[in-house]
Amino acid sequence: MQHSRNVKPQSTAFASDEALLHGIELMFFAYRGFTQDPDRILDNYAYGRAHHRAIHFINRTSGLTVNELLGILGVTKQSLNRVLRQLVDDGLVESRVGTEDRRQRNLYLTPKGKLLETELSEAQRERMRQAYQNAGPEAVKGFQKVLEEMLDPALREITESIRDIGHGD
Amino acid sequence: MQHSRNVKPQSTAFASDEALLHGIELMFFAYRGFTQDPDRILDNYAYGRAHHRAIHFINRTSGLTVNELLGILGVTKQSLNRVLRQLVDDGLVESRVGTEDRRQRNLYLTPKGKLLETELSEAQRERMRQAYQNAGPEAVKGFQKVLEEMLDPALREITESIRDIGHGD
DNA sequence: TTGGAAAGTCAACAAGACTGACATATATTG
DNA sequence: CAATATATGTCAGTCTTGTTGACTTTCCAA
Repeated sequence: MQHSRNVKPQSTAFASDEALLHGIELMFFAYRGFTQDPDRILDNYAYGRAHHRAIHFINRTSGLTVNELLGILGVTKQSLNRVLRQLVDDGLVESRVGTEDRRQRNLYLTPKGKLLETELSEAQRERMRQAYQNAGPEAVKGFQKVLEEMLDPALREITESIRDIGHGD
Repeated sequence: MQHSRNVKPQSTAFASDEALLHGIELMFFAYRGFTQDPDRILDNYAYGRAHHRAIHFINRTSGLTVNELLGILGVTKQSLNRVLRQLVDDGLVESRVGTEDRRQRNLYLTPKGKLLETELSEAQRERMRQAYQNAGPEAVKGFQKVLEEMLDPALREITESIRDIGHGD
């Protein structure tokens, strides 16, 4: 059985193909870990990841319009609408007619919605906190840096605008 | 408009909630960037992400059994089977009866399968390479460290065994 | 005032996950 | 050898979450 461990980078100035491959697989497997805890919680409520994402960003930038949320999530309005309707019907999200433009709907979490948001985000933060803690502050900086570089340029603007608008809780 | 930039960590010994939140959103948005290029390519072939994943790991650990692939992907055999059947029917994957245990099927990419694999992985590696390059080698180390910490313990074993088995090409 | 654009909703469909039941071939064990 | 267990494949049905297309309501500008 021949191993290819000795095969050194050929096509690359900086990163070996092996390092890139490892990074790719890490993204795949780590994303699983990242979503696992919230997913388990969501099962108890018969909601899915799509609901979690909506709840997260409505909490994050409270009062945002459907269209803004659409842009953040990168799905069609029809897809979002199904999820949103459930959350409104179940009393987790409130959809108020816009004051300036009455075509728009401004979205807010109800107290009930806040409750679920807290449960979900605490689980997710806890795993993130553990990872941060075990890896150390220097590693965290690198982690953020690489991920920021991996964003699409269009997304980069969105994330920044969220950070500006956002008032967490 | 009040900003919350001055709000300092309250509940945490090490990482502020704001830093954790940023990490969480980065994971979400960066994963989109990560899958974007392959997704676009797959559209041309009427395949999806599920096919990509199968192709990736069959290439990665050539000759692996259906059961091993199942474990890596973390899906049911019915789900994998649909995808695998298409790939075999289309002549991208070969499924050989095991030599020791004839119940098993060992999976290999055909030349045609290799071709698609290369197209997909080159696109994905290119984005990863750019991110690595722009972020720098120190950041890459941190990136890997944090992601490794984010894995589920069970997954950690799998990834290591893949790295051992793997003989890329 | 009227026509177009924007926001949201309804309906139908597709991919890819899931469960459950079952078939077949092969291995292993009593 | 017979019985049981394992590996794989398949059929059928369901669920979530994405898609397109068609439609209504509302706003704004020519």
